Amino acid sequence: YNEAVREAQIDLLPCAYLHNYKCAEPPAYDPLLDPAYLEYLERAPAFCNGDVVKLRDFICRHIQHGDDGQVLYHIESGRLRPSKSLQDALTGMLAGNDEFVMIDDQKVIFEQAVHLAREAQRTGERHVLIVRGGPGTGKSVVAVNLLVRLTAEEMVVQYVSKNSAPRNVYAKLLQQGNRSKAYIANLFRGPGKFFEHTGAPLDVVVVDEAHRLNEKSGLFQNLGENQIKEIVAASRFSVFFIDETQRVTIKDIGSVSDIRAFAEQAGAHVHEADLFSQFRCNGSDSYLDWLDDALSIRPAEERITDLDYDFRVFDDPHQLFAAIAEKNAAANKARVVAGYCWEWPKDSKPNPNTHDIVLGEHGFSISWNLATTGTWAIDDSSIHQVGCVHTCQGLEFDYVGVIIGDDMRVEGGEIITDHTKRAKSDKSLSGIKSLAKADPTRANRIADEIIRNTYRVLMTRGLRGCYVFCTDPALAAYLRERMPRPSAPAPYAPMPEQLSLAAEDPLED
DNA sequence: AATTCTTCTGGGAACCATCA
DNA sequence: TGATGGTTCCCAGAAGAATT
Repeated sequence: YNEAVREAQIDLLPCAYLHNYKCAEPPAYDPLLDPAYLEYLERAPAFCNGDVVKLRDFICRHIQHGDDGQVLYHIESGRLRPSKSLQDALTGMLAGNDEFVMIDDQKVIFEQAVHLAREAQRTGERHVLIVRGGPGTGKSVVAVNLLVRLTAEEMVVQYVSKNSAPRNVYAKLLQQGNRSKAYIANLFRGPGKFFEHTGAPLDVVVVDEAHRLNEKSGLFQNLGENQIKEIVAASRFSVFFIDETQRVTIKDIGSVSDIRAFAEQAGAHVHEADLFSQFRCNGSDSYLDWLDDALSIRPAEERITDLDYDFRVFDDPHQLFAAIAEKNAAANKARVVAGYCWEWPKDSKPNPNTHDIVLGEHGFSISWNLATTGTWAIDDSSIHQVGCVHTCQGLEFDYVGVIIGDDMRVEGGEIITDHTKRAKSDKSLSGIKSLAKADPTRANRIADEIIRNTYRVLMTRGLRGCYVFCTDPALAAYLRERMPRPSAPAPYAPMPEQLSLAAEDPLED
């Protein structure tokens, strides 16, 4: 098929990435030998960037309109598959990449998904797999591995996430620092295009951060109906990785029950699985449990006596920054992030000298991430910029520093949230004021949940440690107070970080 | 010279903040 | 209260830049 295109010298595919997909079963009738069809193609709009979805849509639209229906039907009925070169390139990229090595239960889920994908292929029935997993469980690692493996098995696979940050980062990691390879980038998509998908379903769609899916699509949230429904409909097999407590904007709708409902409605076989946390130390999720308890998201089941985790509260943002910068020196895997309580003006985005975040009484100021590359989380100079939830959700670091702003404080011994302290440029709570007028109770509940979830997301980005600075001294004191005291001298030598924690940052009475 | 890759730009609608 | 202006950490297409 591709050779025929070349020989005919048709400007059908100005970008050759489409050549990464070929017809597995070439149609018996070759339309490219038909002069009438060639003339038609010359008038047809060009496809761009190897967009398989687009190609299929285009073909299907024309079938519906009856133009060249015969011809287009033959192309469409030949199953698309990734070319050998794309398969080889992808597997090769994964091979030498430590970032994507799977462990323990990740492998189990991975195998289950691969099996289901094959089943969906073999039987033609629709399957949906829902994978629950909290922060640090390696959801994305499994997702990327699925993308690579299933592509290697000749399926057309797409990785989908609402946030562009993880997409950019994983695409870049797969490219292994080489110059950008667009055919890799095209495997990663946003969720906002599936509503217009027509024709044969894609083989596999892997949805990361499924809790962040929206109802409506498009820039103005005015297109489509429901992204979950549309993704299920557009794929033979879809995998949803989800953590319901990571919903961080008012528009996020992803929930396990919704996915299950839409999948059943579409006649799919629904499977569910759980990933467990890498935060686990000595067989417990102590830090996660403690944090959920401290933020009043979920009470801990039993008293936590030992965090097994490098958690520190700083009174001086300079010290916080210095500590994180020191950790970053090792592997460029430490970052400072902040709640969205400071304006992020458009003008400052390309300018590192604009310090948006100013903590006056501490004489500290720093810039938000600059939005110049889309890969803040792995760029070399990012330590000098503060990230927000948009640029780090779905990604993980070794150590994270979190600046907690005025939207979360302690009053009367309780953590309270205050959405009015959010910056005006923050859109994650856009619409809350109108809702507050109509239904104040509900508005408060939603805003409260979103703010707590946001800080939970920020404070769980560090696999090895989390350092916080609070603009509200009462909150700092509250967190310190709730920290379990180091247990009696450990029989084994504790980690050095934990020693320095006790020395540098003694608990207050 | 042709192909591949990057950067830029506009499309097009609702909602919020501001101000009169 | 109603009009107005300004915003949306988008996405696809296309022009321009880079590369082979």
